[in-house]
Amino acid sequence: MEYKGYKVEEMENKISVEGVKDFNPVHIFECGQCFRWIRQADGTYSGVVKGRALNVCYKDGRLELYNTNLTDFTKIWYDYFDLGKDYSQIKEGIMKDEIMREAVKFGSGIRLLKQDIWETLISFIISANNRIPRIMKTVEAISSMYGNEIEMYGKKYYSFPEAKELSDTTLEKLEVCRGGFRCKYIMRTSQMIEEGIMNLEEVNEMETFRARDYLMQFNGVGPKVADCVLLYSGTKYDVFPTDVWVKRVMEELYFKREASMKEIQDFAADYFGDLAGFAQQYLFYYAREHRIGAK
DNA sequence: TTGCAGGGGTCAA
DNA sequence: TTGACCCCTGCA
Repeated sequence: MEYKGYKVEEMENKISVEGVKDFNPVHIFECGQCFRWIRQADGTYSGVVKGRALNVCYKDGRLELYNTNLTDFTKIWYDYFDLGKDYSQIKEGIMKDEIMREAVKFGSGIRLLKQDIWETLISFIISANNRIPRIMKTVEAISSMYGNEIEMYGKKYYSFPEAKELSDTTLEKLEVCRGGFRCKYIMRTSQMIEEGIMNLEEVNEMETFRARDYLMQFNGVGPKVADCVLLYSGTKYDVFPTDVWVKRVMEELYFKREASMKEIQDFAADYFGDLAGFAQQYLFYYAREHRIGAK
């Protein structure tokens, strides 16, 4: 069948999508926006989204999704993989200089996933002063402790728990996930949502600067985490999450000197405009993989 | 082998 | 504006 410009075919527990451009699983799943997609021995990626386990394979314009069906493709995966967006056009818009041409070329198959905002919020609270392998372990531990078990091809996976599950637990139990000092932030954040003090759905209706301030009311959420949550949940794209890697790449390649967070943010807003979030992702991936500015 | 720095930031003083 | 912070890996 034809679905929004793609040729989609449903087979036994599998979907094939023809005509998918600007899609590279390595770039998408390892550019730092998500923590629950694991590369398999055959090069495909497996992960859990909205309580569903999925296996993803891409080759020559054909996207293959295993352990799913047409209904879930139209209801979940089409949006999740941002298939309605023309990334070729976005890339054109941000390749404003030689640096960006390099970065975009390097991460040419990046797409910004539209992830669940609650899961993104907790995941990026965990990311503070942390390393990616341990962030992944902690998110996985929280899922296996509080989420639901799902099976895919004989292997066990776990959904990410709801706020209720985490607000109901004790700090002592939660600390088994090895989140360290971030566990109390996770507890408090879950409670704020569960008690109705905060509502993540409201963020959609806010201007970017308001949404950012709103998210920063959560314990453990500062400007960087707030921007990540907005960008990786597909809520706002005119943010420029500035972590140590982005700061380094901006200082080394653009400023040619040390620069403050504000300088970098202002520059990005002015230079990339509404596409700042996309530019950040190509720059981050480029900087981290090349270890730009690392000692 | 042991010890120590430092990491996708944030909080509190 | 500055140091502490859980935990863990890398490196001397």
